[in-house]
Amino acid sequence: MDIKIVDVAAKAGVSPATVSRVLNESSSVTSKTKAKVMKAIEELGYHPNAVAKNLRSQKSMTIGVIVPDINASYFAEIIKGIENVAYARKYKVIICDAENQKEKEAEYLTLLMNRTVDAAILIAPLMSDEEICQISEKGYTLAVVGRYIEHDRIPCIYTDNVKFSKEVVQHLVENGHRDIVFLSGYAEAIDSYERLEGYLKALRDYHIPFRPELIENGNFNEGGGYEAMKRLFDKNLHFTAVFAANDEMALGVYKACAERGIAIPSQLAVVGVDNNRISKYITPTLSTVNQPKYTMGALLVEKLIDQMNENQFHDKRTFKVDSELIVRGSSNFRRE
Amino acid sequence: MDIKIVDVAAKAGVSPATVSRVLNESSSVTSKTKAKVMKAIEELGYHPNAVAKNLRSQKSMTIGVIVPDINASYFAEIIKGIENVAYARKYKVIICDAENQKEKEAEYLTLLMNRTVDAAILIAPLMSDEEICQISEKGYTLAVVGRYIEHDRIPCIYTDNVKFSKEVVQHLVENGHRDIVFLSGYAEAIDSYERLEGYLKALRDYHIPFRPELIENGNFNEGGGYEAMKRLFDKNLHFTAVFAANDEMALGVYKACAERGIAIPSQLAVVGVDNNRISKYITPTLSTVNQPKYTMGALLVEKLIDQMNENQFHDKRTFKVDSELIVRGSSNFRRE
DNA sequence: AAATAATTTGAAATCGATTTCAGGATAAAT
DNA sequence: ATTTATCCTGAAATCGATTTCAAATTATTT
Repeated sequence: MDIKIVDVAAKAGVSPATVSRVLNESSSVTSKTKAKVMKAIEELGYHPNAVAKNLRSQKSMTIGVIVPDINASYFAEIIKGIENVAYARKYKVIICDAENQKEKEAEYLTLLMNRTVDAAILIAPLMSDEEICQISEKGYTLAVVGRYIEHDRIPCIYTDNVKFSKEVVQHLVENGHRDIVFLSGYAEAIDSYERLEGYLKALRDYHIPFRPELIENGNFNEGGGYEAMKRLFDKNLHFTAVFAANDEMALGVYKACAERGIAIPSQLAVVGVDNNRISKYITPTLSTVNQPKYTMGALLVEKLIDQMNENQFHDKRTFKVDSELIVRGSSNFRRE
Repeated sequence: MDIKIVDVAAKAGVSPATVSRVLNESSSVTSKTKAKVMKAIEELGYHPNAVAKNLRSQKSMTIGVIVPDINASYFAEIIKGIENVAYARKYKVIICDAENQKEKEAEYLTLLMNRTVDAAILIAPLMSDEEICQISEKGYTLAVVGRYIEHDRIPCIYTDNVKFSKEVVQHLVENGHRDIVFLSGYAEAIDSYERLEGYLKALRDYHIPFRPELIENGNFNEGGGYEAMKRLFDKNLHFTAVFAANDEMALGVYKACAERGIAIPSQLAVVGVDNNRISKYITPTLSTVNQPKYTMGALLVEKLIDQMNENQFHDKRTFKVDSELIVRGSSNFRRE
């Protein structure tokens, strides 16, 4: 462990520079000296110090990823996409869990950007667009998944929230629903806003009057969805369908319905977003929107690495991908 | 971004050493010079280069965690435990996903150990005990969760597989089952072995003859559980309960039963292990064994950091924690 | 065989911080 | 006022690799 490159050099009877050369194949060395060096490395059990190497070469061949919550399967798939492409391109990936805390997100980003990694990918970041742009301006390499960013050096990939939201409402309306609850995530999230926008646009298309009392906030989590539904039930409002801005909240809807003896989908149709693993296993199976998570991660990191290698900024920097509605048991019911 | 400590020093009219001192509060500086330095840092937007810092100070205040699969919720909880305790102790945590590939696990471990982190935690490692010990012998600081390791410098935490396996079988026998299928994980895994051991011991306690044909392998995943059950059904064996060595395989059992029209729990009782999130949502709810995942992560990292700080090895290095059986719908049925 | 070109190699500089050691300034004690 | 102790500060060494530049070696050409 305390063996350094000079030790190897001494043992092999060469200079540290030569050892470095065989280590990195950076320039040619005689097969004879190479053999000597290899032998010394082997015998001493030498492992190069990555920190020293990174300091001198000013790169780490590592990409950092910051996720809001490592527990959410939604992010896991994106990470898989990132990891696989990065790995194929000789980059390693390290992941940091911000645990839904803005402060932690910032701290981990600082940790990563202080030259520990060559670039950082922010997944569904908690921080604002301005903060992200500021960091990029300082010269750090960033990329964002799950949000559109207006900055010509930050590649980003995101889904068309408005589009799929409209499709969800369309699907519900075509199954006879007109009074559709919208369970939004937390208000600051751009996703919440856009999904709501799609909901409103679809209503307008069908000339269905908008009832603001049918909008409730569920903070993107199960408990939030449950509480929101309880509030709605208590108000005795009339509605026949719920569009939850993610599957987690939809689970809360299921729970609230179970408590009140309301049958899904005959009495209440439910649609979520994310295609969580659970959505396929719960009874009834949950209709949801599937986003191409793996592809999003893969595509973005591909772009990012290209940009780093070419050291120039391409025309095509932002990617909007489509999601698809998956109709399952919770909404597959025609209301007369 | 290109601002270095010398630039700050120049601007503040002090030496780099002084800048370093105010940065790290390593020794006292006059409030006047401190103010000058702070001002210069602020105005230049200086961020210290972590790589240089780590190289000189020979530490990173960072702990690396390698997981076999970032998608498995089982590991996410452990990571949460690690992260929270580490964070409270001023350590950052970075996570690497080995994607169930031994080769990737080794590569990431190399990446981490080449001084990028102060210590690495291996969660349910794929590599052998010998390999782990060898790495420790080289002077790297390691810890392991999910496996007992015979090495006096490697803290580890693991559950008593034999004990809870016995409890599961006991529960089934007391509900009238005598022909209990055991679905094991992959054969090399020590967990598989120990869970089987508990199963066998319990049978012996109840004087139930062991039927080797009731042991099937399911590779710890859903597809494996499904295939294994199909094989068992096709053989036309008599059994009334299945003990799956994890919940994933139990999901496969559910699927196979649904296809054959076999009712759970009346025709077949099922028990899993892990207390996956899905186990609570599936119908019928799945009986399972809950392991104190969060605590395992938290306890281990606490121990690890203590050990690093004290720079000595404590007497109590290994922790065996207990798991609890959670009886739910899939086995809560008394057979006459 | 001598001159030239191409290839290997090593010495020393470098990456950007921390830390040691000694000197200078200030405060306390005589 | 002088001596002694304490506190601040800076110059230079250091962490462990890579990289540049020049020297030394080998290969090629005349």
